[in-house]
Amino acid sequence: MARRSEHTREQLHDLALKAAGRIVAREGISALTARRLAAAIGYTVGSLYLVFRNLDDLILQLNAQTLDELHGQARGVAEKQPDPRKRLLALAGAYVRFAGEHRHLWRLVYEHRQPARLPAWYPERVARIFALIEGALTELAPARRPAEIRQAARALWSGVHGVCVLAMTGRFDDSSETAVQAMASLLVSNFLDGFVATARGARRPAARRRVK
Amino acid sequence: MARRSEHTREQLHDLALKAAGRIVAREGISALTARRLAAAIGYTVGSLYLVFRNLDDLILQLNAQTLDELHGQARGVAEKQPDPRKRLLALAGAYVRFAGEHRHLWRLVYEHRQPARLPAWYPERVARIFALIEGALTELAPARRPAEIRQAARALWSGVHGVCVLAMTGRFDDSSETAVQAMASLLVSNFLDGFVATARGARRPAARRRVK
DNA sequence: GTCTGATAATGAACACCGTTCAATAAAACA
DNA sequence: TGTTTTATTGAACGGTGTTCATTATCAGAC
Repeated sequence: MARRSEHTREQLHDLALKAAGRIVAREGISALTARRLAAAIGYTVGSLYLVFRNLDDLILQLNAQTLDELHGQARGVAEKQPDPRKRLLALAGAYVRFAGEHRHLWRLVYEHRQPARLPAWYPERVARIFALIEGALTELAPARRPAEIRQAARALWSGVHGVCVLAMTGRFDDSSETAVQAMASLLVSNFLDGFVATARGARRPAARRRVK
Repeated sequence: MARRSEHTREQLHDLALKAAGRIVAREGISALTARRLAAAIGYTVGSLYLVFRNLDDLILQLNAQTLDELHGQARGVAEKQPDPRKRLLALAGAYVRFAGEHRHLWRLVYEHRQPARLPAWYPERVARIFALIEGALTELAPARRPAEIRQAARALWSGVHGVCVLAMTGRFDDSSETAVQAMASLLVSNFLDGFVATARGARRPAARRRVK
């Protein structure tokens, strides 16, 4: 058969991407195969390759979609919290919740082997999420230099990410949502305590001297 | 052919595991296929299945081997540092270095889909690494309850792990060893500052009140 | 209304993958 | 030497991603 023209290229593209999202979300990463995806949208394998360079390309775009959704949720949470400290804690909470609710999609984002040359729009999406953290950190410690803020945002958020990674892949004996939330909060609040304390001049806070 | 008996079952097992390690280390996870591994040890596919239940089983044992090596390095570093704070920083550094030097093997450890029922020896190996962190944290904040120490160790180490994950998968614009080391140190030292400060009674350190 | 050229869509074909298991060749024993 | 035992094989099966010659249908010309 040929020339059904029920959908434009663009429609086919979106159709496939949405179906891929559903499959991964419901049945996990390994359920996403070319033939299965094609069947899900009522086309055959070949058609997928008219719209995507290959499956890696499709997954990259699916991941961009996931990052967009994550960013949307994060921004929603951030806007409701004027206090930067509470905002960072809320963002961590949102991140943990997102990872739990969309575990397979979320896992795909950082487990998928990236092509050597990423298209520019991809790191931009990552940067947009980090920007929310940097904003809050700047409000919290305005004396810090931009480079320090940048580094701290990456360190802190990698940390939250790491908590999710180990939780989702079952490395803790208690991986319940509340336990993971508690760990993320602990990490963020202790980090922030340290960060604002050392910001006020001393390289190491006075507090430490009393220990030992 | 049959009955060569050049190797015992156990020798075959070790031979395969070592070859698998070399393949993954050199060429990445996707280069590890049954046929390729069999060829590398001078046997055929079928023989692998006499010694391992399947490839997942083989990978699990390979990961255990990697965790053993990591633990060995970590213990070596920990023993040389009597000061618990410096020891934790050194451990983080060792972890980052290990991840960088054995990126593929290290990635396999936490990306490999675990079977539903892990054999008991696996979580034990993970626990052994966490124990090093818990030990140092206990020395650093002896007033904390064991459950708190446990949680803090997991939160902190997940954080260091997260820094490595995002660095190894190229999410930072600067993923050089020194940049990653700096981020891990930042995370650990700020966390520890917060952790020991809040330990002395107050739920939130006095420092915070001055902000805003 | 018919013909024709352009093209959307197909699906068989290819080289791989993990896994199984009947067949076999070599060692061990009688 | 003949027979039994068994370590090892490798073809076979149903999957995978990817390609591309073939085909069925549509749009426009006459």
